Amino acid sequence: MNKRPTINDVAALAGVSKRTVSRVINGATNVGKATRERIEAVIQETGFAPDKQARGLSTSRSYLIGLIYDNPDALYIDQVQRGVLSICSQKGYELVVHPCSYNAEGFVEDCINFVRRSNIDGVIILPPVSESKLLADALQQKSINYVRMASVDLDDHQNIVVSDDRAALSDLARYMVSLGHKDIGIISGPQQYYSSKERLEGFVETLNGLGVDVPKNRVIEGKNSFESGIECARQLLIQSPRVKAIFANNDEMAAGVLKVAHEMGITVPDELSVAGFDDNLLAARVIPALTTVQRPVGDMAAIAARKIIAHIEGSEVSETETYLVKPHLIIRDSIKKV
Amino acid sequence: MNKRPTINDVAALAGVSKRTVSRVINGATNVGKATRERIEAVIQETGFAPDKQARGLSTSRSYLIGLIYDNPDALYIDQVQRGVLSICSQKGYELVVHPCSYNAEGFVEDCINFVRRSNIDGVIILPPVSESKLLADALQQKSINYVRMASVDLDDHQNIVVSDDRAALSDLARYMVSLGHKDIGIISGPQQYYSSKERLEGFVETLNGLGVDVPKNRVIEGKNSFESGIECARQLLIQSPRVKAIFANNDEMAAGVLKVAHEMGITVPDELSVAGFDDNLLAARVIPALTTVQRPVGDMAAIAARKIIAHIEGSEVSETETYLVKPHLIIRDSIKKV
DNA sequence: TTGTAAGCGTTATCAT
DNA sequence: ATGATAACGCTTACAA
Repeated sequence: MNKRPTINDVAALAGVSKRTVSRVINGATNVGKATRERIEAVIQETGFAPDKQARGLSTSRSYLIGLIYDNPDALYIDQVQRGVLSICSQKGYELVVHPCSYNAEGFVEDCINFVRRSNIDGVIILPPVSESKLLADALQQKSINYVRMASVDLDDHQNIVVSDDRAALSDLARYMVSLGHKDIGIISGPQQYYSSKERLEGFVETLNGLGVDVPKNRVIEGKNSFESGIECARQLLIQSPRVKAIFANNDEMAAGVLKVAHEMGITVPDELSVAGFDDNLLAARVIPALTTVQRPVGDMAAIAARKIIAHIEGSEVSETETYLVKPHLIIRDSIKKV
Repeated sequence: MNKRPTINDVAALAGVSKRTVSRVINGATNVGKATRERIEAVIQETGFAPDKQARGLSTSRSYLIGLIYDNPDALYIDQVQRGVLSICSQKGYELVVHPCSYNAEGFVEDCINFVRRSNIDGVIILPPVSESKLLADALQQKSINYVRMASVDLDDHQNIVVSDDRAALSDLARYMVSLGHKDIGIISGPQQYYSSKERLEGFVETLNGLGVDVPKNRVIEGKNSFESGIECARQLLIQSPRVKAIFANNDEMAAGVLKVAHEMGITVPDELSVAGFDDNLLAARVIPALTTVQRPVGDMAAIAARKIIAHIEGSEVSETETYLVKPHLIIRDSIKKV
């Protein structure tokens, strides 16, 4: 099998200098028509394609986009990857994944190294890592392109795509109240995350606005895992009088609530309504199917990809390109009128 | 001071030639102890790391490993990615993901292009794409390194890691029979996939060997989706006399069975036992928790990574390095003695 | 419009 | 044990 042709081969075959070939493959205008056609013919014949590494060494670009995350939610990750790829592969970029440990010792350095080592052209950062000011600052300081996906507006709109979890939870609150719910418990997410706070506040504030009070003992901080959901649900369902509805910060924990309710012989949704967040794989499959909130993850990822590519290529992102998307309610069977 | 140090900087700082630095970073033995230590110190201080593109240009390597798949199971993908990364990042490789459409027109070309475009050093292929002889042949013909993950031994052991689904299902069959089950229905996977066939055959043959017959009408071919599971479960549970147990080719479909059973007022596991395959996110969270089969996906992925790196670096894979792993039964609450 | 030549950051071939 | 120096395949000042 012959070697792959290089720019030199093409130049020789076409009887021109490689500089001219370079002009052609980069679409420069100042090349004679005849010359250009001859070169293009040779390129066709030989099947020449510029070597990305050599090119990158010269231009210090790699055509690689990095994805940084520390998130156990495989379904979320997968959706993001596909969303990003839908854009970047069509623009000639590849996606390099980089799970990391948010809380580990040298996590910022690790991410920086990742970018440096492979000359990654830009990175997309997922929550909760995306909430790290430390990382964002480091990136900025080294002038590395980045776009964050988050639930709070904590960066220049050029560098972020945010989902308005607060608004979505406001919707959920209104929905539940409209069905007559007044006695509502909450299993929140870890409060060190902005996203968890946003959801909690969005929910509670709207509830309050509608005249529904949420006593302190009815809000329990969970850890977003199934097991944590079970634990918190127990704490909540032991209390008497018993709550008539529970909102859990994600579907995993909501599934935990279903589990506990089942154990305790509490029928959902007849005796207890349950709401989740994510529209996870679980949501539709669990019994009863969960009413939950769906973020347009794939769309957000695609927007993030467009932004990062714009940064890389120095093209203007249309200033109005959406940076804010709103999740919406998915109504299934786990909430009932009371 | 924003610039990344190069081998030249290190050489200058250490007062040696770059050739010597190169020797150190590549672990050559013929470097004086004092020199080596001095250089290592400088590398530490400066945080130098060799540029992959430059290195690649020199060695015609990219230090990129590709992951090719067409599999909707996000959890599986995520486990694989992490398993592969656990090995390859520690060896200095990055992971580039490439979901594709197995059944689309130019799928083989698409994969080849993916490899060529970025000089990917080698690819790991996941089921069901890994079953494609077409792709494997093309890769071989272009002498592109690859390793397949599969459920059947359909390639040179150097190029494959297989999970012995057949054996695992044999175990499941024995387990069910030991609990007195004789009246068993099956929702199989698409029979064009080897993996589905293996599972079905492994299950049925062992059942037969134990004197349990599985009439033809009690085997229904599903599509591995939740919805398909629902559909097939209906077909199966309508039949009278009714089966006392169902094995579904994956947890998604098993969850569908639970759904239908619930609708029809059939209690699981009291009136109907259910088994799945995958040990999906769902398995433990569904009610009742599913008895299922767990493949050591992460381990398989790590083995695949080791193999592909060995191919790339031309180092011998210890011929005996495992190529066969055995999934094992996870016993939960969905199968009951009868 | 076209070409010359100097990089980009490595590794590899020889010497010394 | 160490170091010049030439690749690797491309882009890009700077000429012509």
